[in-house]
Parts: sequence; structure tokens; C-alpha cells
Amino acid sequence: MTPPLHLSLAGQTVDVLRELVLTGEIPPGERVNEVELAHRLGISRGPLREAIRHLSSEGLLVLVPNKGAHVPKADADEVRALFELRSALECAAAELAASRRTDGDVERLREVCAESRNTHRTGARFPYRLDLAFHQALLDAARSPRIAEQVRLVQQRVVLLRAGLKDDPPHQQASLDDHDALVAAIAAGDTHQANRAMRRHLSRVRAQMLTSLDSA
Amino acid sequence: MTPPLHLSLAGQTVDVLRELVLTGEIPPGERVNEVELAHRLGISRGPLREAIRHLSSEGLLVLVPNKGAHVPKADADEVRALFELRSALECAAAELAASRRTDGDVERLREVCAESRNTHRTGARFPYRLDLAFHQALLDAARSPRIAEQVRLVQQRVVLLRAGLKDDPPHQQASLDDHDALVAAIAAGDTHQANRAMRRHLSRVRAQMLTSLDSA
DNA sequence: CTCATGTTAACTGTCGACAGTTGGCAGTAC
DNA sequence: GTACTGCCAACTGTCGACAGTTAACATGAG
Repeated sequence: MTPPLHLSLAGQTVDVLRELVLTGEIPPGERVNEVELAHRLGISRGPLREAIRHLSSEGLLVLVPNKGAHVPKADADEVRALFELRSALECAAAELAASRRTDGDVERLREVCAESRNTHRTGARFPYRLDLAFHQALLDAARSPRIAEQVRLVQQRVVLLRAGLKDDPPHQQASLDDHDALVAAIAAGDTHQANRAMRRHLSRVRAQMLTSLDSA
Repeated sequence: MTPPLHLSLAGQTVDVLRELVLTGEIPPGERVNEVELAHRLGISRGPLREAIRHLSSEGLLVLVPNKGAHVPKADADEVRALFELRSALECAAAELAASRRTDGDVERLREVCAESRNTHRTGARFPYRLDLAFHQALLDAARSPRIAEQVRLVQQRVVLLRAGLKDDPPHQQASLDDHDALVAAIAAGDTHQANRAMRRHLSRVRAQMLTSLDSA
């Protein structure tokens, strides 16, 4: 579950290729040419193929027999399906966090919320980074590595979807309030409220993505 | 999401190897020798490696750098972590099923329950097959392919765990009652009850597995 | 002009061989 | 007898080349 040391070429290539996809350097719909990319990365096709297969299992690439791999395109149904899964996982994580959190966890969550509010107060759109930090802090509090891993994979796909949007919608007041409500429920150890709060939050984010997907 | 036609050797090998693992033909803890297995399957190492990597992403194999792959061993913590994930997914599926089910779905669920009860009434341990059929019918009713896919992966790991148990505990009266309660909640469209019923059911199954893991 | 068909180039799927690493074993110093 | 050291075999990681398939283009019949 922890591959911090990537010695093998294939392992390194997974990270490199993942970055190429998430940054949009390989845009959605684009097909991946094995020989060209392998040459470009200075490696052989073997390790590259393994990396492609790996990212395909993460949902960042789609494999078509005899036609190679391509980056999946954003799609309304896809957003809905993805958020169903995300909601299932993160609502459960919120419940677990509410029942397992320590004082340190709550402190960390409040910290992230405060930083978000400060950034928002200055008028700046608070960066996506802080949103990810909040959800990460919540996952840490849930202490369920397996769920955390799955959430990471889903969030990755969400990042890919966001990259495909014309106007990257800022997280607004509503999201900040959602986060605060979540922290309150978690701090109180109220699993039911935590579940509900997360459900509301994700429902809002999903709606936001769907509207900005229509305008695209 | 649907690769029913496996033309490539690698694709076929995934299925073959998966079966070898799930049936226990490659027992937990056993290391997989690439050259030997490739020769045994009559293929080259390339496709076999891809299949190994794929199954590793499904959690059916564990990869160790420069030391190859091996089948993971059953472990209490593993069971707990796995059921946390399973509960997150299947409870959500139960809710969705309760809100989306059609008459046909309910009929199918009742059908499976009836067959299970009949088998149980004859005194025979009702086969695991029927349990899987029930959960499959529930997933069909939920109409969330993404969640269904994840559940499939988790259930696969559960199957692997069961294979490692000395005494494969029969599903008893309690599980049958759980299933009936689930169907009732789903038929009534009661999402909250469906969620609770699934949670209870999985909690029971988990406890069952943990006890029979201790005795192993 | 349209459609069918043969051809060809590009790409994926597969293979066999080489290189690098790991773990065990024997041999030797102490 | 024990611990260290240097070999050795086995296995994984990587590479380059060949085979099979696909899709597009050109060509010719209707």
C-alpha cells in the first residue's frame, strides 16, 4: 500500500504518466502512442505498457483492444456515477471520522477550515489545494487506509474532470459552511450528522460541476 | 467497463490466473514464478507480467520489488479493513436500491431469498452461490455500475479470504433473516432502513469470518 | 459520383534474450 | 563454533525485434 520508493522504471513511469494526464499535457480524448511516448521518455515499451495498464486500472486511461489507450473525456453521466461512488466512500469516512477522531484530528480540521476562510475573506478564490487538504484531514481522522485509498483514486478522477472544465468554479461560501458543519459533527462525535453533512456537501459540489460542464 | 471478449493473451491470462488464485490452486503466501508459470501456460513472460500487475491492482496479488508477486494471506486486520470498505459500498448500494428499485428488481430479490430458504429448509447448507446472487440482485437494483464494480472487487477479496479458512462457516438463519429484512426495506423504498439492514448484515458476516479466522 | 475492394503504413500484441539484483551457500578468519 | 566475506544460481527488470491487426487511402467497377 506504500510504494514511496520507486526503483523500477515502470514504477517511475506510472508517476510521470499520471502527471502528464492530470496536468492535461495529454488532453482528454488523445490517444497514447506507445513507441513515440516510450522514446520520448527514454525507456522501452515494456515498462511503459505496464504503466499504462496501471493507470488504466486507476481509471485515468481507457484501454481499447488493438487501439491502445486514451484519456477519458468528461461526461455528465460520468460525473453522476463518479459522485455516487465518492459519496458512498466519503460519507462512510465521515462517519468513521466522527467515531474515531482524536483532539489532534479536530485541531487539524479546524486549522484547514480557518486557513480556507482567511483566504476567502481576502477575496481570493481559495485554492483547490485547501479543499483536498480538508478531505485528506478527514480521511486521516477516519483511520481507514482502505477507504482512504479508494477515495484518493476517485478524487484523482475528479481532478481530471476539473481539468477538462472551461471555468473552474471557485468553491464558495457554501462549501466553507459545509466544511464547518462537518467539523462540528465530527468534533461532537455525531456520526449521523457527519454522514448527512458530507452528503449535502458532495451533492452541492456535484451540482456545481454539472452546471459548469453544461456551460462547457 | 465490459470486456467480455478477451482476445488478447494478457486478457485471457488475467482470467486464468484469477481463477488459479481464487480456487486456492496458488495458495496464500505462495510466490509466483514468472518463467515457470509462463511456460506452464504456454505463453511468454510479457502477457503474464501484465496479468500479474492487473491482479495486483485488484488486490489478489501483492507485488514486492525484485521479489515478484505472491498471494496475500488472511489476516484479522485485513478482514476488518476490507469490511469497512465493503460496508461503505454496499450500504450505499442498499440505499440506492431502495430508491430506484423496480417491481422486477423486487421480484428477483424475493426469488433468490425464496430459493435460499428452500435450500436451508432441506437441511443443506445453502451454497455461497446464492449469497452472491442476492448481493448481485441488489446491485442490479441500485443501478450504479461504478459502485457495483468496486463491490465486485471487494467481494473477490472476501472469496479469497474464505478460501483460506479451515471451516467455511455456513450462512445461517440469521443471514436469511437479514436478507429478508433488506428486501422488505427495499420494496418499501425505505432507504434508511435498507442502509441499517445492510450494515447489520455485514457486521454479522464480518464477526462470523473473524471467529472462524481465530479457530484457523 | 458512389461504393466496393485491394493495398499499405502505423500501431499494438507478443516473444526471446540480456542485464541487474537478491538471497543462499561455501569458505575462511578469528 | 561463530561471524564475516566472496561467489553463484535463480529470478525479476528491461530491451529490441517480429507478427498480427486495424484503419485509412488509393484504385477501379458500376
